[in-house]
Amino acid sequence: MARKIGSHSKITGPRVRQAALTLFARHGYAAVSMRQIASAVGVQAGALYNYTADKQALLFDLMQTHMEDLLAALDRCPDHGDPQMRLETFARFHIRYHLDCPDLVFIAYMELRNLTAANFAVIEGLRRRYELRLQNILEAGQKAGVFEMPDIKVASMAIIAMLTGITTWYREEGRLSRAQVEEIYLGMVRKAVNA
Amino acid sequence: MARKIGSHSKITGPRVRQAALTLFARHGYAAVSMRQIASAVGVQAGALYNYTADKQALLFDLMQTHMEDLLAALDRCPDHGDPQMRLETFARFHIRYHLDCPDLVFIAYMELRNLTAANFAVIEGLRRRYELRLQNILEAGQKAGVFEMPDIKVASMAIIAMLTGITTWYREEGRLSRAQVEEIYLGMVRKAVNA
DNA sequence: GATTGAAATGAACACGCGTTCAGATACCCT
DNA sequence: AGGGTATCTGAACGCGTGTTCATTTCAATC
Repeated sequence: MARKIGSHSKITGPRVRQAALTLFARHGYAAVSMRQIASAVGVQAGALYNYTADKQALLFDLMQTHMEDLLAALDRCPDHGDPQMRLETFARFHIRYHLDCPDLVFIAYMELRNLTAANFAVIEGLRRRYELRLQNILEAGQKAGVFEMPDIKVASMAIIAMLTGITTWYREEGRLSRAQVEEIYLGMVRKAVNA
Repeated sequence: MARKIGSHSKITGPRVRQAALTLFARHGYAAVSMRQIASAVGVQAGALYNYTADKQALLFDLMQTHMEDLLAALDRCPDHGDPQMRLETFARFHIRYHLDCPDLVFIAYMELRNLTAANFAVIEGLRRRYELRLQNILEAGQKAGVFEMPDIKVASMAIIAMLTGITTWYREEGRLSRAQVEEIYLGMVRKAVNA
């Protein structure tokens, strides 16, 4: 036996990434073997190397693509008007995006330590660009006198940590809807930085 | 060669746990081998089994001991007076305790998925007891009319996520002192739930 | 319908894994 | 001083790891 009927790189490629994503998120990068990923795709381990140079590249590609998609989506998001409006837009964007792809979000900050030094630097840089957007909003609000905080960088980290934390407990079939969660967190963020 | 000079379980035991703690925190449970731990202690891998039943027990013991220590310390912490005072005391306690043992904190919520189902249930129960303390404070404040929030459970998760996030960026030699960080976060927590 | 390239197999490689255990050595107690 | 116990070694066990590659089969092109 060799090549399978219906096999195509445009099909298998995404399936490999999807399987890796799900397994990495559930069990952690180090705990998942290439054979497990291959099995989830329905293929032998050797076939994975048509789609990735090695296991590390598989993780890095997932994280890099995620961060770039995130930043691209953020750039498509409106960022004008008064600082309160901009903060609200940012928070809503963050919550929605993170609830849409919890596995990617989970991996992107859980598996940072499993990246090689060079790969880590790349992802870290992308992360900073994201945080910078929030910091700009906070700074504008502080200058306008509508926000008040002792330290902008710390405030941005606190807000992002709070918002990202949603993914650790939110369940689709849970007590609260996405919209409800969004409003609750938005209220807390607003109050936390208000003058 | 066999037993080493100066060897003693009261010495080696803690060193095993310390080495496991440091390595688990740095590289993750699944990525650390028993031989690495043994090497850090300066011993052969087989010797570790004088101090733990297996690798899983090593992780579980670290997490369980940490959570029980945390709860015991919390119980020694004053919890009376008006809700604002109680919230302040809780937040200060949380920040200080978490900055004192970042490795344990890191492990205690990063490695939850590497616990067996039974062990996970134990740790999860201890975590809930901790969250309950904060929820009680928030509830009291809400009834007294000094706090205002749409959902107490969600608010407690948001606050804890925000505070715990400090450990991901705080560095001892960094720009801000512990006391400064404490004040900044305390301010945000207070404002976030105030009526 | 033959030819070419893409896609997957399955076996192999060297190595590391968690764990066990008989044997050797150091410490402690009488 | 000597016997017993606590402590560690070193080798072994079976198995799983990431990765490579010659080979085979399918899909697409001419």
